[in-house]
Amino acid sequence: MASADQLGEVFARRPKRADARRNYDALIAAAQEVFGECGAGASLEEIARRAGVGIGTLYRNFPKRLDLFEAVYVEEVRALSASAADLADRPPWDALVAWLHRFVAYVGTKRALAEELVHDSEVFRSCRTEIYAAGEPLLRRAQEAGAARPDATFDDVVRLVSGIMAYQFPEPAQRDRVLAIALDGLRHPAAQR
Amino acid sequence: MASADQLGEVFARRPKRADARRNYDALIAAAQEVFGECGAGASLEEIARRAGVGIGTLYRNFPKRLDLFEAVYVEEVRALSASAADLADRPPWDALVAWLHRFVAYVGTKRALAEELVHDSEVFRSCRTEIYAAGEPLLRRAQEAGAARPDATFDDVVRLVSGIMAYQFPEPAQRDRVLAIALDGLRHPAAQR
DNA sequence: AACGTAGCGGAGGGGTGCCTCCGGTTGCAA
DNA sequence: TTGCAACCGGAGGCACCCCTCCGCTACGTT
Repeated sequence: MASADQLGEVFARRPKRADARRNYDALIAAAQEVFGECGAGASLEEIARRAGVGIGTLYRNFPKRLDLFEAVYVEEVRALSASAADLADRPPWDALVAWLHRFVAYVGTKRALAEELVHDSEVFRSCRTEIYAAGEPLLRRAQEAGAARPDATFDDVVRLVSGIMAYQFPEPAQRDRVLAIALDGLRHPAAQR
Repeated sequence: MASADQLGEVFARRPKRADARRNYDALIAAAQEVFGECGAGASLEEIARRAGVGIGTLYRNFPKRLDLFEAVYVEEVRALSASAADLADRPPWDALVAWLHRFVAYVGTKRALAEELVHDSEVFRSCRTEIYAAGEPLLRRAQEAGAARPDATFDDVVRLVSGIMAYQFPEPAQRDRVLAIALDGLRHPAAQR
């Protein structure tokens, strides 16, 4: 399958020698931090600095800016997509909502990153596929159980939820209230409380 | 009232001499364009270039980057807030939805701008007040008519709608579908179709 | 322990953007 | 028409960033 290959490819790009591997990991971590703070336009030198690594090391591991984006992104997606499996035993609607909450945490800081990648990265498309493969069954299950409205596509839901979460909320209570309003709209009309 | 003063102040800052005024207007127009395309990090020199004006002229009119943001922003807000008055004769729910659609058009390209401004601008706070003054009565009217759920604040609604619209939708049909889901969640449970 | 090599760091050239400053230009009032 | 004040443009200094290159370091193997 092409999409799994893409993700594995990025994963396999990691260096083998112990010191190199340490630097690689530090760079990914620093990049997650800095991209989260400054958006996709963040300075690569700042990332190297924050990782305690020379700029040359950054460029050896990630020759193009896009390579770094991809590596960070793949890391997030792996975790998110894995988390869908844990939810199989929950009731359909609860499982969907729980997963969407995790999705929210993932998408929160990565919006800028995604917007950068969406334009011209094969890997990004693979990540999208991966996420959809994880989340779509949850929606379908909820629809089949009559808990979610049948006319919503998974893409609709992703946009609904990720859009709302793009802004930072001063207090989590409001964030949950707004998300609840949106999810009420997603419930099946007949199942509405 | 402090908020009205703030907006008027920015408005009054416009130059009087004919040529200066022309340049000022060209700069605002160019800035709207360029910010829309490149986000808030856009190059000021690009804006001056696009306006057909020297960089010095830009800095004379807008000594700090923030000043330019504010001027552009105030321009948008004036139009949006004025548009709420036209809707007074529509049914409560329809009026709210119609205004939110206009709000969406306004917020679409200006998200980056708003995020920049939100941190440290008195004028931005005034604009917020202005928008809320225009939109909040529409929500309250809908709530009093039993069409909108009573536990939603206007701030909730703004975040709900503006978040969703922050992403560009490849086709308007999907945008409307997603917005419809969200607005369904906003309706009063008893009034739900 | 000794060695070959993968990996390291950061100096430096090129580019771009920010902002200041000042000699030249032009609208407008008299 | 004339004069002057307001206004103009862009050169240039400074800062930051991107990316390459190469002499040095230290990991892992034998």
